[in-house]
Amino acid sequence: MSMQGSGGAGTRKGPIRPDTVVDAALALVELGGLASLTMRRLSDALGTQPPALYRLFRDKDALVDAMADAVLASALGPLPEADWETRVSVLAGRLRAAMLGQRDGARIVGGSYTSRQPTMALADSLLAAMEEAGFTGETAVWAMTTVFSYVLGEALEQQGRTGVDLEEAQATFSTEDYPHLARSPLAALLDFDTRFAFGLRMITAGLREGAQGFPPG
Amino acid sequence: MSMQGSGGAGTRKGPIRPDTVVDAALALVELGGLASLTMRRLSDALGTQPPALYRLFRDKDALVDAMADAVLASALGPLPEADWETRVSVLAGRLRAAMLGQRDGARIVGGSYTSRQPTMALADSLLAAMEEAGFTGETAVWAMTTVFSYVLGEALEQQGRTGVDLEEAQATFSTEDYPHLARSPLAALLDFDTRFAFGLRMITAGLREGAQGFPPG
DNA sequence: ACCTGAACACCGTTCAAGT
DNA sequence: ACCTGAACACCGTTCAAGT
Repeated sequence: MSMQGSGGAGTRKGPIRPDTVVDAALALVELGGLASLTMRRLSDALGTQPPALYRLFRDKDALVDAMADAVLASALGPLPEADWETRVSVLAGRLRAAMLGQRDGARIVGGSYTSRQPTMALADSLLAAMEEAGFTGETAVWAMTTVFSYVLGEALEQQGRTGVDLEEAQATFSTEDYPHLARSPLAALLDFDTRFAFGLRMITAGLREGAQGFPPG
Repeated sequence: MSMQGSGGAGTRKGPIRPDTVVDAALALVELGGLASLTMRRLSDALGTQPPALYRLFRDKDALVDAMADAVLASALGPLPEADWETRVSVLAGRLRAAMLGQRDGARIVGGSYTSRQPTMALADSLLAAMEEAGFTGETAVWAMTTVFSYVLGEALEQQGRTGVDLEEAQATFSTEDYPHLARSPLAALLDFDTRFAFGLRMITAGLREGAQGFPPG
């Protein structure tokens, strides 16, 4: 009589597979956030014991790396035949959507220091676009990372802010100390889609110019 | 006979102050990384007991928020009288330097969701520059966040990568699957200073154009 | 080969009690 | 007012043992 854990995972046939564990882990994060992910809760959800997970992943960090891979995988797919600016926008949008599609997705991806398959595929596509834009060698690599870093930063900010603290923040600061801030429409900070579209547009515009020779200034 | 903790903090006169705790916490992170920061180790380093910290900070997250403030504070200072592009570069450079100046600084700042004083001051200065560039209303706010997100993303990447995995990564992928990546000088990824200067230049160039009217395309 | 039981050395946080 | 002692309910990880 083998009791399945109280986590309510269905009966398994055969050994646990890494994919099953990763999916269950992402589901736990979706429910309770990254901080709520523990090896014990995860093994419970899978109807097994913690040591069973350590046969598949060296430690918790290795599991999170695999989770990052899974998140990024959803950003892959065939690219439309289009000019480089369009392709960069599509790739950046997909990368963002992949991270936003999973609770704490940006933190999962950003905290993962390994360069695995989906990252490679995305990087290669971005690199191709940058080369078509006119960048070569180091500058193509840097143009690629500029987009990566921006997208990651934006996704992190979006998944971080609650929106509640914004109003109390605007109430907190004195108009004299921060005159520009006080006069600004801070609600625009929460219009994440337009905000991202704007930033991405600025970056592609800069790249368009920069491709004509760096450093330009 | 009151034993001071084995952590070796000097004798205190009067109650513990928040600043002392924040400084000690940042020192612990500097030594062992953010993951090594625990309330118990921290109280030990301060020669006290964990509950003493909870009288100063609601919980560990509140402490990390205060640490983020301290990290960002080092980015403040008088700005040179110069054109907006120079000022944006100086502000972005300082923000970056502040985060890089502390081990795991980007993670500390990026994981902090409160908008406190130093963030406000930085935002106000950036906003002023963006208004001088020609942006108004929402677009000025978005131009500011574009720079913020990029700088945060870059700092995160720099403090994440070890540099060791880069070579094994390039060995891993097949030349056929990722042709552009295989042909690229990936060592450029680790030239973080030039990489940052490049990206920042692309962004300011894009903003210069974008200020002439968004959306431009 | 794959998993369980049990333990080790920790955590964050709280509560009563001391001075 | 400020801190200590002691405990609660957890952690990640390992190791021996089971089948």
